Amino acid sequence: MKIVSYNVNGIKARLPRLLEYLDEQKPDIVCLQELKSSDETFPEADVRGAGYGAVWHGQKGFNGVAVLARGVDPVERRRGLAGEDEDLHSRYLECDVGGLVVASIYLPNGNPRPGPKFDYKLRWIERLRERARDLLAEEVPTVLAGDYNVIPNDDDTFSVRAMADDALMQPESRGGYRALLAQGWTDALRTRRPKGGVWTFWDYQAGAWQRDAGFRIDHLLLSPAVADRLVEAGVDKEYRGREKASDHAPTWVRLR
DNA sequence: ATGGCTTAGTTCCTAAGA
Repeated sequence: MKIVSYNVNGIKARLPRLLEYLDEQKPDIVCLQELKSSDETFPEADVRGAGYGAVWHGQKGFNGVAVLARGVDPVERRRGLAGEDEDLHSRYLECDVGGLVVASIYLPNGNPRPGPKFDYKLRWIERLRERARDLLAEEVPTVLAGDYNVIPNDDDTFSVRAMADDALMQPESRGGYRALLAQGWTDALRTRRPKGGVWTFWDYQAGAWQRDAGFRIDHLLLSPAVADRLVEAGVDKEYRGREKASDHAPTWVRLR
């Protein structure tokens, strides 16, 4: 089965691209981020017409996450993370799909840094770690898929120098991500491509796509039982080059 | 160089993204 993480950067603007992707790749489960859509304006009929059940956690204007499953309705387990009652951002949605727990994650960007947005990012990673620890304790097969807004290693970016001051690769951001992995999660794409050099995002600006100036920030983290089922991981890069593309490419794992 | 694009909402500008 193929499980995908795809930051669509606006589901309304990206709907033709998304439906095309579902039709061409027929992924079994898709975690979407950056819907930029309220719950009421989520294109439910179009997604269902493509053969997918969906649960979504929208927000007007920005953020927003969803879980899609081919031929079945995901069952919601949780929306939002505990630990900060005043946090109303729609960034976490956890579902059960046929006995597999799948979470769609949109971790805060954290720029500019230093500042409150960066502090919020670091707190959010901690809150995610607490939830991830509970999921491992449950010993239910789990995939944490999303836009983590963390460049884990120096070889996960086209230029360390260009990104040096960015929130995406600060030691604190990386430390939070590594502490998450250290709980026992497997970064699927890193496992399959340990030398790095694989990008999931290319900026719209400054000809980043044409120069292949990208970096890797979309990750699928697998619990131990799921990691044992990993067949392959990759990026459907060609979709980044299409008309009206998102700045992220679909990133995926294939499981036995 | 706090720019360069793109999306969405409060639209013919501003905020946010990464």
